[in-house]
Amino acid sequence: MKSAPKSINELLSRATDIAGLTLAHVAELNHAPVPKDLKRDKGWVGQLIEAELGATAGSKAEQDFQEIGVELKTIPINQNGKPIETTFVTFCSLMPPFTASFEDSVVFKKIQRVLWVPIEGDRDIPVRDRRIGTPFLWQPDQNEFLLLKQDWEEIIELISLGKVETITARYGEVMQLRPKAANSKALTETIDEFGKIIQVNPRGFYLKTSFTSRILAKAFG
DNA sequence: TGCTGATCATGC
DNA sequence: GCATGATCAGCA
Repeated sequence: MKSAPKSINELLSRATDIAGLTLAHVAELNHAPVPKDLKRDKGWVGQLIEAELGATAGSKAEQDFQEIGVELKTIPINQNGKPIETTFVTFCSLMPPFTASFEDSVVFKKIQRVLWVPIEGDRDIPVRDRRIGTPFLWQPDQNEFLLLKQDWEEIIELISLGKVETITARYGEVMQLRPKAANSKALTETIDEFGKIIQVNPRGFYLKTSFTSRILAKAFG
């Protein structure tokens, strides 16, 4: 287990040092076995990079590197450098009181500064052979901020009106609300249109691939 | 074949 | 169940 990086530069330096390496290489540095596939190890890549960069292990809220205000996100990319999967941001509370402004939301707190680490993710590449790409620091620009804010406000508005069950993943320009749970039988509380408490499948916010694709394109020109 | 809804592992 | 880390898988 590595110590936490003391500055953004130190974090960036560590991330840059592993660019170009395979997952097997980094796994060896961390004395970690490499799974054959990710079917039962969906978070393995993210946790490996966390360990390598010195993020605090375990489940805790807020950013990965709280002292320096950075969230770490690995992102699987294809041969063209485009994202293969959406990016999970955080759970969405479905019960009042609802956060009043996007600026105060957990979503914004998490993604106001992200260290993106692209990693080859095509399923025909064995996990051990997948290479780590060039990391980069990202903060939403004015346009990105507004798009995220609009989506967040629209989704929270519907939930506050008791209409969470009408929200599908098709909602949102750049950010969507989707199930996030052990399975479809998991339940959490929300309100219906009359304010009555009902049980629904838990939901989380995800960044759409079209949005993260633009972020990657901007970073790499 | 891209995308949405579903799912997996783990700690507490 | 919630929160961490995400990817799977089947259907339109």
